[in-house]
Amino acid sequence: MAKNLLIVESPAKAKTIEGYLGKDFLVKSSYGHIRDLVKTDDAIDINNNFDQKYEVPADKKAVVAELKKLAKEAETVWLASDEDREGEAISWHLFETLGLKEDKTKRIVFHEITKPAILKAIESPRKIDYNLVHAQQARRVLDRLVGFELSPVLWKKVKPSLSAGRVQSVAVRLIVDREREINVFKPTAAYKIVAIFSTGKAKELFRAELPERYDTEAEATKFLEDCISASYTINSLETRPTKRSPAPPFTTSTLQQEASRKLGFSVSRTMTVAQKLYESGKITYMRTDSVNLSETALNAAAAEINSAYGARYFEQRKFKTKSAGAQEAHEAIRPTYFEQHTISGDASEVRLYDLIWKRAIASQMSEAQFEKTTAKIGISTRKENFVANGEVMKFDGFLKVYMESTDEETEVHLDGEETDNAILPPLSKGQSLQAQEIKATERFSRPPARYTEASLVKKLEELGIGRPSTYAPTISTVQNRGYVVKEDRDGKSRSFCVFTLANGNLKKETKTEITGAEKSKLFPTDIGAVVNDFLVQHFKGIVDFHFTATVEKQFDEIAQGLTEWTEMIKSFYSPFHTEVENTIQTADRASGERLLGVDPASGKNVYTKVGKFGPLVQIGEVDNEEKPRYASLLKAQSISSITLEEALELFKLPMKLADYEDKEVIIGVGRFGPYVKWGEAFISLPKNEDPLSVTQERAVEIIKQKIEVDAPVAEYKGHPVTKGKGRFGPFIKWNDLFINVPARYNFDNLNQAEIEELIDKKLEKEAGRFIQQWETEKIAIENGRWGPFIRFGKQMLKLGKNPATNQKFTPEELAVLPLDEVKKLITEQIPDAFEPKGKNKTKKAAVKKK
DNA sequence: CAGTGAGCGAGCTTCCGCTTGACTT
Repeated sequence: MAKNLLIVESPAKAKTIEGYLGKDFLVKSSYGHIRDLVKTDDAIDINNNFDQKYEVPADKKAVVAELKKLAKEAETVWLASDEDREGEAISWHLFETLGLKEDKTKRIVFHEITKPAILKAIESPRKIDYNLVHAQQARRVLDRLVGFELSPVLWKKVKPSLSAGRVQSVAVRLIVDREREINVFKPTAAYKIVAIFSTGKAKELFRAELPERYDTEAEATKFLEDCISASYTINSLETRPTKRSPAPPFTTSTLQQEASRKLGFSVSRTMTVAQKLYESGKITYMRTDSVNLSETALNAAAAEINSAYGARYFEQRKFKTKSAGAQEAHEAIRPTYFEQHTISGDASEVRLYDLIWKRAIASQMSEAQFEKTTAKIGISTRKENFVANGEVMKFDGFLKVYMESTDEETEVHLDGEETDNAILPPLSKGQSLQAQEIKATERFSRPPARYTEASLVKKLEELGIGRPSTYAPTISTVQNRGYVVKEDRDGKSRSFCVFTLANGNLKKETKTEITGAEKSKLFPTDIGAVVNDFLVQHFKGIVDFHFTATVEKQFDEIAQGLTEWTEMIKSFYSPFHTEVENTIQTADRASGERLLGVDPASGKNVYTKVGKFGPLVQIGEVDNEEKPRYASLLKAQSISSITLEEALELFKLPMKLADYEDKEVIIGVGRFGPYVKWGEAFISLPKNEDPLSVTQERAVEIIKQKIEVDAPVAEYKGHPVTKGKGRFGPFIKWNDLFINVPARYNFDNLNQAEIEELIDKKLEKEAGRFIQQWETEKIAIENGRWGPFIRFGKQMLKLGKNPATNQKFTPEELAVLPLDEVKKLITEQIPDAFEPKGKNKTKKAAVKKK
């Protein structure tokens, strides 16, 4: 047995480190935290110094058991979790849970996974830093107290199952606030003047802009009229060198932003792909807030730049982290091997690696150098000057490999308009020019941009809210709770004026453009807005943008041993708890209720609000003897914008149409959205189809389509094949097997050969060795995204290693694995799987997942 | 679970941060 057991947080890290250390070291992973507060309300004893009750969660039991066993056998246990608050706490939890002995335990830290860094760390072990541990406890306890006291207030006052927390509630607030800013924004118009000048020589045309803008049509046309008889002279000509420097290498947040802008990845996709790159050893750790590169990395980057591009392109740079609350336990995200310019594999991995490699390499390259020329062009009849800017690159430097993109939307370009900073022809001071064309274009001010997932992460990071490991989950949480939706929205058409002066003639045109169209942006839902307003009204301190920054300061003081953590929590908790009690006692139910007007037919009031099942409209009063009538809002509608007319329309649903083939046809809206009911059958309307505008013909069309889909379209190996469209796109179904039909097939006209091909391919991919049916559960071995697994009814079980070889199971071994062995593997994970009553348990587990 | 929205009351929901692994109409 190894003399030393070294424990890190990540298994991939463990594997790397094991290679650096000799045989005397066994390196294992804790898989992050191994203990957490119990899930019940008694986790924290308020009256006893916030004493905490911890437990090892079910999915960590096996890890803890193994570490415990190995720790017992080892002479020394090295706790090598990350050097930050959470990492220190993980070491402490390990110490406590594994029952380690003080004299046999050493705590070490390193910021980079390189051999010299690890060896150095081992030479200078220390003890667990309890100040840091207490800071983490304060963080954990505060988050639990806030989350588990605020959420129940929402259950009472708004709707069950809602949630609130230090991080998520601020994320929602940012989105709600931004939406309102956009809604009240009134664009102002101004005329922008652009001229095309000519030097007189062929093809020597360039663009110049007037720095001033004119607010009115009269001013703009006056300017153009003055230009008719004007002459133009270059009043000043200035050339100066400019330069641009590369951005630092990626952190989690900047990687998410750049992958979103350049590759169109959601933040969670970025993290999934990065995780794969990390696990296959291609990049360093992907959850980091540090822009620092290790010495090893700096040297490797230098060598690579020198050999690939030459010494002129190299410039060593060390970057400083500027984001608030950064804990810098890791390096920046960089390729493990700089000499590997590209990798092979999955397309998204290839692209993300490319981005990471370029950004890291560029960060160690020299500046790009430009020569910027500014010409001011005088107008004989006016005092204003046109300005032309030109830029010539003198040396590309880091731009040879990488150009960072920005969030700023590019200016709307109009016909024939050139971008700024083009190349200017040779010019001289005093030179006279001809104006070939001068345009005055009406332009509008823009409201602030809606958040994308990535720009929200950027904002949260600036505010110091959340951590690299939680950005992606937070974005998912606010969407899963129904506070926020990510979607596309159509823009509106808007007309604008363009005046063109050419050949002495002034011409007016009216053009139209689409404005306000959004793609994959975050919008608040009605319930998101109602919850946000409730929290802002009653818990201003918690949803304040600076709340986290303030408590972080206090956590830092605890970490430095300046403050007792229980004192800090006590002074936070008592006023907070009082506020919670007050709110429960005195606050009204929050529903965002709004009076829309009076129903002309009945003379009753019409309201809109958020109810138990979502946004609704209501006719009549709740406390009247005669009960009010209700109708759900359609998906595209919102209580903040619905009008009385639209509300009254909704009461027409459900709407009975003429019978079709002797069965009733009804259009309505249910919990799963708008539907056509035909006899007993419900058919969901296609996405975005407005139920109020479904005509008799359209309803029949939808019904016919459904009948066609349900009828078998083919037969294969004696079993029918049907077609349909599901949540994941078009599919064919054969024998309970759903097979997605990729876009390259013509789904409407699949032929027999294509259908057989799809089924064969699916069977091959599944490598499905159907083994046995046990009661209602199917037992099979299949190939999934992460390799082979056992299917046991609805459950998918990890396959693990083959005990015979202590390696992962190979497909060959699986093909001959006896049924008894498979059953044994199943009972290892579900002890009562094969007891007659065990069925209930597996079902319950499956339900719980939902 | 497909036109609900009261109130009763059981029993449930919920936080953030550290990890990897998991699977469908």
